[in-house]
Amino acid sequence: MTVERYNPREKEPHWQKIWEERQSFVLRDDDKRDPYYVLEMFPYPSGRIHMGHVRNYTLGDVLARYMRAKGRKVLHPMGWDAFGLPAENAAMQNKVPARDWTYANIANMRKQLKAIGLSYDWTREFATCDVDYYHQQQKLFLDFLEAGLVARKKSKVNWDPVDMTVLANEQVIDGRGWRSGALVEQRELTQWFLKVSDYAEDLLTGLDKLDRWPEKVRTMQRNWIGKSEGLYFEFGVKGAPAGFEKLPVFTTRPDTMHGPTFAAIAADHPLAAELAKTRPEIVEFIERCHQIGTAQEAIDTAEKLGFDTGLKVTHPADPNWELPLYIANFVLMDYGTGAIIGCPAHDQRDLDFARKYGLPVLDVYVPVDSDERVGDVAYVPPKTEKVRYINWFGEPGILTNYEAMDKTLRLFEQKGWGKAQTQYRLRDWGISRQRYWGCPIPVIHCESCGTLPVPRDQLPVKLPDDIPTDKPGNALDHHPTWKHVACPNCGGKAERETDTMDTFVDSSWYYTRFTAPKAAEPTEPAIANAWLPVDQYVGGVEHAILHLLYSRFFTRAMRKAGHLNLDEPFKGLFTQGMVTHETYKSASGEWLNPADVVIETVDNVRRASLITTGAPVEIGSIEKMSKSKRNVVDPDEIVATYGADTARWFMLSDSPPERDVQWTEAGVEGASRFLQRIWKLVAEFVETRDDLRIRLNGDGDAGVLELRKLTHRSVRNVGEEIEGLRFNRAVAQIYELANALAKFQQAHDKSITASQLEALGEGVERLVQLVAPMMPHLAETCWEALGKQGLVADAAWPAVDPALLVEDSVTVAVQVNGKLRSTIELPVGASRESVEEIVLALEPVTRLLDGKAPKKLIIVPDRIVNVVL
RNA sequence: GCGGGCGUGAUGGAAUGGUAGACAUACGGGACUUAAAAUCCCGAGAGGGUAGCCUCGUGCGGGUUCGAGUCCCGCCGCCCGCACCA
Repeated sequence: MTVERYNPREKEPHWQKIWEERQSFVLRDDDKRDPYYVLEMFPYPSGRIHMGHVRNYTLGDVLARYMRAKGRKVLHPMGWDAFGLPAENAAMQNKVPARDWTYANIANMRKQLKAIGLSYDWTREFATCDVDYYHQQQKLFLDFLEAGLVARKKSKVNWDPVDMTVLANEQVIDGRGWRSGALVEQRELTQWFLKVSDYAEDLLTGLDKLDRWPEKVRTMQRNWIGKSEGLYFEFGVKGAPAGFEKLPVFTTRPDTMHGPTFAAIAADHPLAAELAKTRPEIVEFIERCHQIGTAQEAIDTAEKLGFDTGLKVTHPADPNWELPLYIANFVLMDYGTGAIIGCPAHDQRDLDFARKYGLPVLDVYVPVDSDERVGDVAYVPPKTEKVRYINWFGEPGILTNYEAMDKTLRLFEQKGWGKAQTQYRLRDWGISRQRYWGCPIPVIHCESCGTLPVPRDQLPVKLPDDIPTDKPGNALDHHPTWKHVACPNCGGKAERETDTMDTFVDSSWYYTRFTAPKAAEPTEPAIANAWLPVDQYVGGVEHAILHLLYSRFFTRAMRKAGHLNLDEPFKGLFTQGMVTHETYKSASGEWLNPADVVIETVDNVRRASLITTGAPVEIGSIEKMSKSKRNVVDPDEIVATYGADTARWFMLSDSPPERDVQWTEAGVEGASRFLQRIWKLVAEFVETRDDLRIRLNGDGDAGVLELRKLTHRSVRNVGEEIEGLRFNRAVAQIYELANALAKFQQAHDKSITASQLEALGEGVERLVQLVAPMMPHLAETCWEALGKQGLVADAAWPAVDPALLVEDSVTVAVQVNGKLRSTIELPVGASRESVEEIVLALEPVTRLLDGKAPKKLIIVPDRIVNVVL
């Protein structure tokens, strides 16, 4: 038989059109089935999708299509994270309005996504730059303001001099802007903050319940929240300027209170600034500290610098115990209180500092079995081993470090010297951005009335259509009319807030908006509560902190404001790996695009050369696809050459989805080959079925039971693997079934009995259904070829006959002393006696026993027998 | 330094403490073909033997167990995140 090759270029657009016409993936309001919400992280509309998107969205789509087949009412939406800097840059470079640029990109990417056959309900699509969306977001902002979740503070902020905007702490990586890479400067500005830190404890404990999140992400969030418990106390400051008589300190090591020899404050500490007013040498020192910067290398190599202020602080337990007060470059203003107590004997950093500046070292404790005092290595005691205390006020003894800390803490509380305190690293979220392509903060500043929210009936605060793009910085600030308004209170001259919101605000609640995208209010609480939390969220691990933490805060904040009633937005989180590719370099050291390179394998050695000239090419390391290394493969080209199903199948095969996957030409060829094999199998089956010369009416059923068992087992297994997001294993199961069916088909292509034909037909039909979530276009084509009614996209996931999952015989391994010697075929549930008899008579066993009786016989029913000599 | 993860054929990877290497890719051989592609069949962890089979084998060293890729202890290496955090 010859079968025409399956042509994805013709079939894929065909089925995409049919799905659209029949609204196959549009949710109906009257659908009463059990809801399931699967969501992939929505993209920034850069203009083109990349392979990372294809992988991300394929993973989600398989799950969505599978759950739909399982009878769930599936919400599977798509939208656009559309505000942000690139649009402004494009506007300036190309003299195209940011809005036009953005919507043109969206149109193109939507087309690309549709060509992949993703089962989105496109009727719910929105972009965060849609006026309606940011209108709702402005309402949320005002609600948060009323709920006490917003603060306006003057604070030191991270200023990105290239992007000319403020960055959140989360957006500063190694002292550089996350987007521009520019060294971040510190500036003092008045900013809007969302009070994330109010929820620090709740966000931390909430992580424990997220058992369907990767441990890695939970750990990262825990670290970010940075809870530490310790002692809070105040030093008295002798000779302090007015208002600085008390110096608050936080320490997680209360035990060191017994041996401090100095105190230090950060260069940015208010007391340092106060002292600097009268002492130029302090100004100079502070500047020196700032010059070192915050880059990783600088921190690692920076010398510990201290400046003795000449002031003395007094120990809270004893007013006569005086310690010198330093300004030190290693003390951080944004952790704790910006002041530390220095106990050199038991902290290496403090010891280095003490040795450098000739400060005394006072040992608090020594190991039980030694009397050795600290030299140049600080003694940090193990937490749970007992150590001997040699310098202690209160009651000493031989204690573990835990006990010592606890005891000191209680002593301080009892005496009123200090109190136990919990400290978080998590800061409030500064959301003001000095950019125009973002959601305007709906606030008006009036000289006489102060800062006022925009009255709700005046919302939305729309971005102007005529945004000047000739100058860098915030165009809203340069706009001739937009920012000047009448005060809503007194009617006098007032100005709009020209800052816009961080784009992470936009993405912190979009999953909620998808549940009721056209609602007049930000949410329809009943609908949102019914859909949320998202059952399965899929995206890159790069959002482990920023987006996912902000979203977790947002659901809490929205609950407080009455918009929904839940704390955690995402019940299941899956972080997929990156798409990588080999890199190629020309002789002159330029990166080359894979499309321009041809690879040959000669004598097991892979060689690369340039397609155009044949010049040799160096094969480099495997890296994440990136423009800079040019090792990108364009999804459009793959779809055009092989079709979307091949790309989808490749993304699911081989590599577990949480790991990186390497895109290879060979792998794609393999995927494409399998697609053709399925088509061939289906087409040949149909020919067999419809050819009366082949089809005999005998009743032989050789191989039927086996085939049916494999079919049913495959259905069960593939379902389980998809639900566990182990798509690579689902793929392997499908291969196995397809191989068996092809073999059976081939064995009977001259004659087949009725029962064999039936079993084969069942297998082929099930195979098509199993493949349908992964290669939906191919599956529809096969479904139609099989003569099935309707779409496979609407077909229910096949039921499994439990009777066919039961095996009646099983292969049991026979070991002697734990070493495999033989295998035997046994009926399931064979008695120990019969097993024993068979095993002891086996040739390898009798040989090794050599006439002796075994010492022991381990029998694990239906699994393994181990003969112990 | 702290935290998380990983280490299995040529390669991607499978293996509820129970037959290591499923499935795929690359490779080798064969069939079909004038030839190639496509397709189909066969082979394949390493070593030894004509063969039945035997020995070794999951980063390294120990341990627990009838039995360890899997569990425990100690190393080595790689990846990711955080970090002058008091």
